[in-house]
Amino acid sequence: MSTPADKRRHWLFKSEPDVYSIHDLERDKTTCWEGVRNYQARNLLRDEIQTGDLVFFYHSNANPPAIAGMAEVCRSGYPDHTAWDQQAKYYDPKGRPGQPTWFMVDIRHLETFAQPVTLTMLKQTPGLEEMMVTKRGTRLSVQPVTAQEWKIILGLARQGMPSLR
DNA sequence: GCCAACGTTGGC
DNA sequence: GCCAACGTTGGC
Repeated sequence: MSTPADKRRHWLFKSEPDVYSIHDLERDKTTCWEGVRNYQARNLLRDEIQTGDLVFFYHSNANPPAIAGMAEVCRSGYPDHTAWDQQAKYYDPKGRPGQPTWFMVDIRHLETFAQPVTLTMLKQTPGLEEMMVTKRGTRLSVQPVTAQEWKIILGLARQGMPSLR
């Protein structure tokens, strides 16, 4: 059951484009957001993020770091099986099958921004001062975004592209 | 439970 | 590649 449009929440997911980029998601259409191994982010994936929620796809460790596009959550939190797979990159030796520690969601590609919204732009734009991603030393890879912040950033992404509303 | 050492993240 | 900030680990 999907969340009604006016109840949708907004998030920002970080990914290193060398590992998995918005272009990979565009090609794949959907993906499992695997490999999150931080408890605060895990709690969001497990408890808060719902089908229909919207996600900014942020390229970290990139040149330049930027919000590169957007996606929609198409499956809410479920156990991240890669934690139990010894061959997997994100294998967690402390994990016990049947008692999941780590969770993931699935996301579906919505849009690759023709003009990525760089971290520099985010830092310069009034109204985004409280965003975690603009603050130094914030490493959380899954972050909440307010509806107001979402709107401002979408505006930035579409500057110079009035045909896209 | 403290906290130093260590590994990771991520901008620059 | 550097390094500051952060989260986790593990000795005590």
